[in-house]
Amino acid sequence: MARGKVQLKRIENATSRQVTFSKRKNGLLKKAYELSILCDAEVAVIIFSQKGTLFKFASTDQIQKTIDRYRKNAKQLHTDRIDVEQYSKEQLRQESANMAKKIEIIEILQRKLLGQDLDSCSPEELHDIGNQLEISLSNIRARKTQLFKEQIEQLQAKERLLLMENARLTKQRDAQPLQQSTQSNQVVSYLSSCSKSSDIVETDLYIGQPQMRWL
Amino acid sequence: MARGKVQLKRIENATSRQVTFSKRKNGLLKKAYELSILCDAEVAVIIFSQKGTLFKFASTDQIQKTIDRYRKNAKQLHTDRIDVEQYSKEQLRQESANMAKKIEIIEILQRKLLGQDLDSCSPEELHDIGNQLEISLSNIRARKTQLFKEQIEQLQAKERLLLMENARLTKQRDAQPLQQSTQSNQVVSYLSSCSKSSDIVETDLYIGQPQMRWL
DNA sequence: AACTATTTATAAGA
DNA sequence: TTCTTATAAATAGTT
Repeated sequence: MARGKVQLKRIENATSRQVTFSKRKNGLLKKAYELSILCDAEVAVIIFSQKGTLFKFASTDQIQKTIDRYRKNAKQLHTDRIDVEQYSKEQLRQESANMAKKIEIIEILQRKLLGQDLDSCSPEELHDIGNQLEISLSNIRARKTQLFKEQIEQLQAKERLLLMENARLTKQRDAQPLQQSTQSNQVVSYLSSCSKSSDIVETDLYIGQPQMRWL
Repeated sequence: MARGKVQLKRIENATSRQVTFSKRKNGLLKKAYELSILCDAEVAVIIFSQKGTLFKFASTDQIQKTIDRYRKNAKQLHTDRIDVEQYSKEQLRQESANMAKKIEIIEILQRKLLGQDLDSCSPEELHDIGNQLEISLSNIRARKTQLFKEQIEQLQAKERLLLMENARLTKQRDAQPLQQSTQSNQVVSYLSSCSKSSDIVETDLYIGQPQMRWL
């Protein structure tokens, strides 16, 4: 597939054949791995070189699992106990070890997603995890934010109502001959400055759709 | 590998995943075939799609031949490691089953923490996951929540101030011979009901350490 | 399914 | 075996 097309037939030169085998074997295993990850498929590959050397790939802990699944599927044979009997103790032990390792790896990520052990994260990883969590939470956060906003609007409505009442009472009072009359204006002044700061905070709290640069 | 690099991770979009699976599955089987021909190797590939559909390739007439050859080879590799016979096969099997179950459970959770497959969540589970994610993000959220709270407190302080001013003005007015005098009380009544509902919302938004009954 | 712009894989050579 | 490079293949995103 490079520097010239190749005929689909056995490569006669033994050295070339060996080299090509090595390269293509790696390519095949890589492709199998990618397929299993990208498409969440269960894949098993078994390769014997001409010399009889074994190479394999399995997306599951144990290639045997996929083989068994194949046998059940293909031959419609499922005497589970018999299938299980084919595992040697050593295979079982190996499987346990693989699974333990897998559990360990997955639990490390899990802990990070749960906000634990963040010390061990690189800044980038921390950022990525943070982004992911933001995405996961966007619905929940939007709902809670809405509650806050409603409460603020309620309070602002009350504020307007009170200001109106305040103004009305001031007017009523001024309509009468009275003493002290400056305090009311101070209150109004204080309130208008509060309204301004409240607008700023609200803008800052806007929640939008975060970017997913690692997905 | 075209029109853009692809991240080596599960493709989230189900349609894309299916399309890619189909394409890459064919590619993998073709590569396996070419390897077996070009290099005279014995190759077997077993693929299960996510739906469970089986696809396979075997360079021999019977894939079982390759599988059997693999079995023999694997057994030989393992026979030289006869050690601790403390566990019975049954115990090991049980252990493996437990681990497999654990992996399955943890992977399901993992996916949900990543905000995927949320359709399968009950509302309660959704709530619990949301709570956990909240904890993970508590630093960021706490800061934003703090801003809201400050704004609310500011407004509540204004409310108290206005109520006091309102009462003072009412008192001043009542100290004079006056007409209409009921509207002020209506305002106070409305405000006290508002304060009550505001307390409820605030309680709901409290961020604490939720129980993890789903772990 | 077909079409391409790109990325990958890899045959040949060093 | 490994690296390099020209070229063939595979394939991701689009239509």
